[in-house]
Amino acid sequence: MTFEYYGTFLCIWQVFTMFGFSRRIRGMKTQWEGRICEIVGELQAEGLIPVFVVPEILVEWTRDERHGEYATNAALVLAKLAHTSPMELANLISGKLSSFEGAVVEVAAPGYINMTLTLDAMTSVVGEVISRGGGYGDNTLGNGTTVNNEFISANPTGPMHLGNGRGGFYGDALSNVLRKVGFTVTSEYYVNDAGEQVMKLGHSVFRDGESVYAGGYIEEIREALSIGDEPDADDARVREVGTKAAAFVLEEYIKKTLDSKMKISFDSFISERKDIVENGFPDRAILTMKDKGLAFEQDGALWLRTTDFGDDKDRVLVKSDGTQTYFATDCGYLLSKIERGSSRLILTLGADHHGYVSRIRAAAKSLGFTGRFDIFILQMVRLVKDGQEVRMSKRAGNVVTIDELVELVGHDVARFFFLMLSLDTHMNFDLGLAEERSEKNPVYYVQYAHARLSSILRKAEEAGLTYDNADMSLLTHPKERGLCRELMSFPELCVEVAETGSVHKLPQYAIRLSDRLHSFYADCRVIDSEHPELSGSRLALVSAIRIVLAETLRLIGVSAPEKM
RNA sequence: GCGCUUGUAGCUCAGUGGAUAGAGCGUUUGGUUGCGGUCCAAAAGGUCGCAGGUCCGAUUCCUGCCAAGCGCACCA
Repeated sequence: MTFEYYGTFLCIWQVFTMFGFSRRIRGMKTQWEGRICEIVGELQAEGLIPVFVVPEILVEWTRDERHGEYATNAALVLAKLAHTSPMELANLISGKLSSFEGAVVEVAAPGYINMTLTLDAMTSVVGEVISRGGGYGDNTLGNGTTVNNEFISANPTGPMHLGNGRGGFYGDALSNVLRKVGFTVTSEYYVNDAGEQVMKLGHSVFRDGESVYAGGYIEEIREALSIGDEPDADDARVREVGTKAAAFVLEEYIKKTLDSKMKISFDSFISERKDIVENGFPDRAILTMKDKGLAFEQDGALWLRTTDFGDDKDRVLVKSDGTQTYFATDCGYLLSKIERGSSRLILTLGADHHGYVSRIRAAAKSLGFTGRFDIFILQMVRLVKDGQEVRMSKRAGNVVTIDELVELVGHDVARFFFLMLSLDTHMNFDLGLAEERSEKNPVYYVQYAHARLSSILRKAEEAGLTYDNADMSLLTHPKERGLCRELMSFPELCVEVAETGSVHKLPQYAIRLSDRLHSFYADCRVIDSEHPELSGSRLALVSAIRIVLAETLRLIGVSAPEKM
């Protein structure tokens, strides 16, 4: 067995990544990873280092621009295996890497290999962005896979509150990003218009002894449906009125808030009562589970063996009195999603529902779903006023609604504010600071950047300046380089968000890009008739930044104003 | 008691198995007679909850503990 054979053999993992999934996404980084892997093989073949199995080598964006664009810690990882010091190994590798096109390679203590792109490699992104426009960053990663993205699904028992806002904006933005990278997405809202909460709503409308919901909207429902107190109403009557009230809440509160306040458009509203229960989905789900031997009877009830799939305990589908549990209905709803051809499921839930995660996963598997199923949990929004927590309760009628929030701070601020934080953050929303915050919110910073970019382009057009044949080699200023760097990372960012659900990285990106733009603007004059060529190059850069910033804001769902 | 999430600057929050841990707000100090000052530059401010472990290297991974939020029904 020759050294050469070994070197080739050991780099087989690289062959997969070169031609597979990650090549499209990682692009240039993957090419370097492949080259470095080859070099290690060559060094082994030449007898300069011993033969060993090469672990995965990663090339990453540097955190600090002074270290160039890309860096690898390969030498640090491999030094021990190579029986040499990281610095020596780094020098060996970089000696062979230095001839690689498009970058200057340097070694830095304690053993990093840094790669600095040439000016051409760096600025070529400007032309790419301009030619692709808003399509820059589009991807075929999803390959048309159908995704069912369910979010909000607030009960139709009252107006939506702040927590619904967080999940709503999140789900909406996630759908946008998934579509951008090639998925076919259905944004779906599940309407819980059957079961116990409808009865509770009915009682509340009658204001009888079992009333649980309060607040002005109950009065509005009574007025709209012409209903007064009916203390002696029977269950059928309560259900009838509750059902009507739920339909009213859905149309008059929830859908109107979605359209006019939240600017979210759903592709489908699925009614628990009409679409799921009346179509017999729960019954069929139960039959399927029985057929598979996953359901069993005990103590007169029918159970699903969810513990087979990692749940803490088994769950009841049919109670000993013969009625189905809410979990059975959920199984029916899952079956409907599966039968509608969803290859991938996404569900966003509030932290108060995190206990359902394992049983829902178990149910999906029990029904034969084998695709990817992401369940995102968003932590509670804590409302603070004057330094003190405000307890919200739909039942007590003291919730802060989305309508109120949007009326107070505006849609863009509300949306950006929710989306810029990770879902895992236990969010403090200070109502007392809401108005003041609206003046200091980063969304204005970002929108101002977009308005400034638009203004520059307008002025340039008035001055008769163009950038049609701009010479990008004139973009030599460090601030220009930094902007190109951000533009280059945008496609990877879209993929990362779609893959991991980390939507909050988009607002952060928008802030970072705006930051660099403002800084560039302070140092570099764009419109300068004394230097028309440099002007043209910078106008091209400005145009590219505007395209990417506008696209980022579109994904987030925030407007990109031309003027403010 | 068990489970999930969180603990990073005065406050609200990013971030990471590596090179000096970041941003906004607040505080302090400069800049701009402007291609939009809703801007830019700089300073101050940190035991990355505590303690062990793995590693060449841990704020990041593992374990335990402390604290906070949320869950733990033949309810929905």
